[in-house]
Amino acid sequence: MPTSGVPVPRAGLSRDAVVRLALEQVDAGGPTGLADLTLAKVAASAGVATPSLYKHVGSLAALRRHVAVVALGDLTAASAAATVGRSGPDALRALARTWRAYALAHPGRYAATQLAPDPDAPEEAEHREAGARVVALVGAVLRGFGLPDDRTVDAVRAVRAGVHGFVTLELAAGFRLPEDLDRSFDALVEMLVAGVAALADPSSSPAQEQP
Amino acid sequence: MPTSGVPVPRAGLSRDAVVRLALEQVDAGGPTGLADLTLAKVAASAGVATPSLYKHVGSLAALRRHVAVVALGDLTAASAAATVGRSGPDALRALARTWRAYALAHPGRYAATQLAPDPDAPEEAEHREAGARVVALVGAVLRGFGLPDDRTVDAVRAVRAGVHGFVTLELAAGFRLPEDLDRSFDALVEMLVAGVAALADPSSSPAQEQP
DNA sequence: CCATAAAGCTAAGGGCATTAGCCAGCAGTG
DNA sequence: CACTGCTGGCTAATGCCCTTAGCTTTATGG
Repeated sequence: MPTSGVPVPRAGLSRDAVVRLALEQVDAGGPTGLADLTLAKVAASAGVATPSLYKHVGSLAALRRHVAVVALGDLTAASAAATVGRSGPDALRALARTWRAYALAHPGRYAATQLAPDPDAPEEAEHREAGARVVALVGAVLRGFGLPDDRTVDAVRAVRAGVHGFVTLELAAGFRLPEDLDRSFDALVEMLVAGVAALADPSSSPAQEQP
Repeated sequence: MPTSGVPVPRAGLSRDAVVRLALEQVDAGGPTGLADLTLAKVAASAGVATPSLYKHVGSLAALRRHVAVVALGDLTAASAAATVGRSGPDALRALARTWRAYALAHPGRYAATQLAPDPDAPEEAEHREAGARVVALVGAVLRGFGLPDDRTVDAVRAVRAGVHGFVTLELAAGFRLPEDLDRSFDALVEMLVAGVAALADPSSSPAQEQP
C-alpha cells in the first residue's frame, strides 16, 4: 500500500505536487519569480520530462493560475488573521501592513495575486472566487467606518489602489532611497484612513488651507 | 539622391525607425502590447529579417527601454501641459487625471513607463533621467502645498502609488462594475489632496470618529 | 491473474532571441 | 577614377521554450 486509497499510482506527482514545485520556483525567483516560472524548470525539479507535466496541469498559464489561487489564499488568511478583533482605522492599518508585508516577503506570489482571471472561462471560477474573497475582506474591514452603501466601492478601490500601487513601486525598485519607506507607507495609510473616514462623514470636508 | 543628406544609407531603417515600429506594435497590443512586443514582429513589419534589427537595437530588452523612454517623455509632456498655470490641489487633480487618461489611452506605453531602469548600467542613463523627470514633476506640483522638506518624499510616493495603483487595477480589469470608475478615481484623488494637505499642516489631524 | 486507465516517455513542430560569419553597396580618399 | 573600408542587410545555426501526438509501462481493481 504505497499511498492512500484513491488515485495515486506510481511515481508520485499530482496536480498539487506540481503546484508545490512551481511555488518553490516562484518563491525562489524574487519579484520576477512568476514571470520566470517555466514548465521546463518545474519538470526538471520534479525529475520528469517536460511533457509529463501536461498529465497534471493543462498548460503553463493554468499552472500560473493555480499559483495565483494559492497566493490569494495566503493573502486572505494573513489578512483575516491580522484584522480579527480590530475594527475601523485600526483594522485598516493592520490590513494594509499585512498586505505590504506579504508582498515584500513573497514577491513572486504577490505578483501571482495580480493575475486577472477571465470573467467568463468556467475553469477559472476558483481563481475568480479566491480574488473575490480578498476583495470582500477589504469590504468587511471598511464596514467599521460606517460608509454609506454607495460609497463603499470607492473606498475599497482607493485602499486597494493605494496599497497595491505602493507595494508595486517598492518591489519594482521604483523608489529611490531605501530608507524611510516604512514612514512613507505609514503616511499613505493615514491618508487612506482619513480619506475613508471623510467618505463616511462628508461634513468633515478636507482641510483646504491653514485657517 | 534617395533620402536626405546625412547618415541614411540604403534601405532606410535606423534606430529611430525601429523604435517607431515597435511603438506601433505596442500601441496596437492594448495593455499587453509591451509584453507582446517581439523582435520577430517588428522585423516583419519592417520587411527585414529578425537578426538585421541587431544592427540598430542591441536586444529586445534595449528596444523595450527605448519604448519606455518615449513613453516617459509623452507622460512628462502631458503632465506639464496639464499642470501649467495651476497650483496646489488644482494642479494635483489635473496631474492625476492626466496620468490616468494617458494610461487608458495608451495602455501599452503606460506599461513601458513602469520598467525599472538598472540604477548602475551606464547605457540606461537616458531611461533613468526620463523617469526622474516625471517624478520631479510630481514634486514640483506638490510644492504648492507648502510641505515641510522631509515630508515631500512621502507625499510624492503616496500620489504615485495611489494613481499608479488605481490605473494598474483598472487596466488589469481588477475592478468589477465598469460604471462609476470615474467617481471612484475622483474619490481617491480627493483623499490624496486632503492627505497631502494634512501632511503639510499636521495640526489638522484626521477625522477619527463622528463627534 | 488480467484488463485497463493513468503516468510516464520520446519524437516532432513551431516560436522566439541571439550569435557568427558572409556579401553587397555606398562613401569617401588617394 | 579606382580602391578601400564601413555598414546594413542576409543566411545559417544554437539554444531555449511550450505544446501535441502517440507509444510504453506500471499499478490497481475486479
